[in-house]
Amino acid sequence: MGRCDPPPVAALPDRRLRALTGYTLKRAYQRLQSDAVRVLEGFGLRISTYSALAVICDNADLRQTQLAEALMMERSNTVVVVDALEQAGLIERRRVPTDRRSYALRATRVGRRLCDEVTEALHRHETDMLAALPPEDHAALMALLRRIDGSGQGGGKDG
Amino acid sequence: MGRCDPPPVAALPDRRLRALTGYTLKRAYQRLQSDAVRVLEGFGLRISTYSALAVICDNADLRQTQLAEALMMERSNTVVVVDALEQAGLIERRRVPTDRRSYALRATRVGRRLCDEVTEALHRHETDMLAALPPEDHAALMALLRRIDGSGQGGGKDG
DNA sequence: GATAAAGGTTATGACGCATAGCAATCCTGT
DNA sequence: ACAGGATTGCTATGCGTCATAACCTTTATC
Repeated sequence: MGRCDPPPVAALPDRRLRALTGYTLKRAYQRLQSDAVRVLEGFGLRISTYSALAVICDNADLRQTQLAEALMMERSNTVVVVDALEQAGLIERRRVPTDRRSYALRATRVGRRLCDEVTEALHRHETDMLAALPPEDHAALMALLRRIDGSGQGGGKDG
Repeated sequence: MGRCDPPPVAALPDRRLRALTGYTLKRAYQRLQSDAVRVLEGFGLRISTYSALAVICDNADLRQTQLAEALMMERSNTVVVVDALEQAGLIERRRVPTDRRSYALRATRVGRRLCDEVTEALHRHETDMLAALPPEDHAALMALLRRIDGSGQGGGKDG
């Protein structure tokens, strides 16, 4: 029969952790994230590069510091991401005449097309992964998540 | 007056990304996660060590492989985590007579007490961070998240 | 002009995650 | 009983994310 000692475990070994929102959130996130990674691999992108590309596409001529703020990452780490996007020909660093310290990031035509394509692919995969959720539940989930994210960051210093 | 050229950015620079569930999920998760890290620091724990401790507390004498499965991590990475917990005196590796390859992980009394304490602290901080969500919305969020996580893992080979 | 501040860059370390390979132990099949 | 395969735990290693410190250039402020 089965082995020397089929070790005993509960059906839900992590039931205490599952009561924590952070843990539950993490598990759900990891599912979607690993799927997104696979999708992006096919386009030669990573999550960080895709996210940056999307922000740059939607905000022409923004600075790297602003990109960092939008994605909640450190300025120093945006350098590598922007480098990768630039070398891939998806964006370009334009010099801004009024401030020679900073760059104005702008997506190329290729970059914009790729971004649209990838975004669509991601949405397809998400609706595929979330097939268990009817659209109304999906919408409710998004609304709830946004309330978590937005509750403590109400910043807003627009130009 | 304000600088040479206050750079122009939209109020929501990442509106395209915010339409993606994965991105929204990530931002919400990162909020709770960074708070949890701060809480755990006060107890000398990290998220990985606390998670392992909680699973071990709730499942006496489980093997490291089972711990890895429960937390969806690689076996190789559990070694370091279990080492840390053992050195901190929170758990112990007991030899199992019927299988001398594996260890039976068991939390010490100190470990169990700490786990309870930390879990309570985490719950307090979570309800604090999620103050914007009424209890019913919080419950709804948990239910939705669990449906994402559980939709594709239905495994279940209990002893 | 001197000083402070901001933009971008580099280097570095901590951490999480995954792989490959190893030694000891066990199960299986003959 | 013995060989081959599988399992358990372990080590080393690499990649990716994230955060920090230090630096240079350029801009703003006094």
